[in-house]
Amino acid sequence: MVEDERISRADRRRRTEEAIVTAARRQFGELGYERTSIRGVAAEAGIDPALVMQLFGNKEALFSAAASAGVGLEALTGATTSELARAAAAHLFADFEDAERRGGAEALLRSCLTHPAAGAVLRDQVMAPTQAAVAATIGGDDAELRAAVLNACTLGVTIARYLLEDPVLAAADRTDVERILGPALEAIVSTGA
Amino acid sequence: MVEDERISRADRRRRTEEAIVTAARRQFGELGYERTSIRGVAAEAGIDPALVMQLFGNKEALFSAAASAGVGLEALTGATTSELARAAAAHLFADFEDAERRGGAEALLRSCLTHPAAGAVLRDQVMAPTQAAVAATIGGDDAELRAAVLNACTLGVTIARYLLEDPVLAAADRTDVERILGPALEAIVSTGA
DNA sequence: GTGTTCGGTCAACGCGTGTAGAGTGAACGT
DNA sequence: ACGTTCACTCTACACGCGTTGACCGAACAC
Repeated sequence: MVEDERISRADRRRRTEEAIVTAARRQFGELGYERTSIRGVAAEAGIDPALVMQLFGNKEALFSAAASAGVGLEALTGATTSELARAAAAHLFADFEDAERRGGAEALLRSCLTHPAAGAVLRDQVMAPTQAAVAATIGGDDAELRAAVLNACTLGVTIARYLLEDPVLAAADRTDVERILGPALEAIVSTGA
Repeated sequence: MVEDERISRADRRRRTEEAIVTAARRQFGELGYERTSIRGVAAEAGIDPALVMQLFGNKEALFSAAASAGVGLEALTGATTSELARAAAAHLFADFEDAERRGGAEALLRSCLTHPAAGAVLRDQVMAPTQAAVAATIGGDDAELRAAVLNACTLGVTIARYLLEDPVLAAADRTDVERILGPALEAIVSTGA
């Protein structure tokens, strides 16, 4: 806007798309799907609302673009049972501690209870694969259920700390939380088989 | 509607109020605050939208009335440290297993991430007191943080099971979930002091 | 019986939303 | 140099929302 020294069309587009997605991530993450409006995102990105439509098609697609990045679970499949608990704990946290990825993860999690599509993505594309990997590592009869509980606990702490902003949990140091959560998750994976 | 055999005015009012709150609980619980409309609630209750306004004032008040019941934490303060873990686990579950109270609890939890008031109520009026009670029972330096993590885990499992409807967790028997979650919560409260 | 209260309906308001289509001016290929 | 492409804006539509005030008829008090 204030800088305009001969920018190529491709660059211009890339920049605006990025500005839109960034603004969208911030608002979806802070307000959730319903309270976030295309007009609001456009205003924060400094462009016209209609341009958002033109570039992303509709609000749903914009949300997908905003929530897509930031929920990877790499480096969990190879762990041994004993490492796995702490790895799983650190996994979701990582998305929120990294400023780069936090936006997307927050957007997805914020809306997962009220927006059906977000809930489906979280359930089927984030939690299910993680649970499958964990269940495969730990054995026993209840492997799947144990993995699900482990996942749910991590989810709960993440939600309470970063979204609900429970005063105690939000103020605590990350390592302290992991120190307390770690043994609990170990208890989940190790009691059975 | 089909029954009309001389109903007193007081009875009539009580019945409609109840019908409205019931419908509101169902819709707030299923759809969340934003997607639930006064028109929709009125339709399900079989009355005019304006009547909801007349009886409850505004949407916010209706939500409060719908979400108020169902989140009690009685019988947690007296427990010893060893009992406490399982008691805390059973506590939030109870609200969801009892068909009577489930509506209110679900309404509150469904909207806690997207509706600021709901989040504040859950944080300050449900989680904080529980944490204080738990922290008082278990000792040690990190008592508060431990209590917070314990609460967050319970919250996570409840959300995953009843709201996100994680297939594994939702299908599992309640006692199985408690059997796995119990030791984990015990690990949280017992590792420290 | 009569006047009043009150549960309930009806029609309408102002607003914010997602979205569509025509238009504009600068970067582009030739 | 010129016609085209394309990022971008402006205006506007249709809709659903929360909310309001006037109105109606039956239960009430006397």
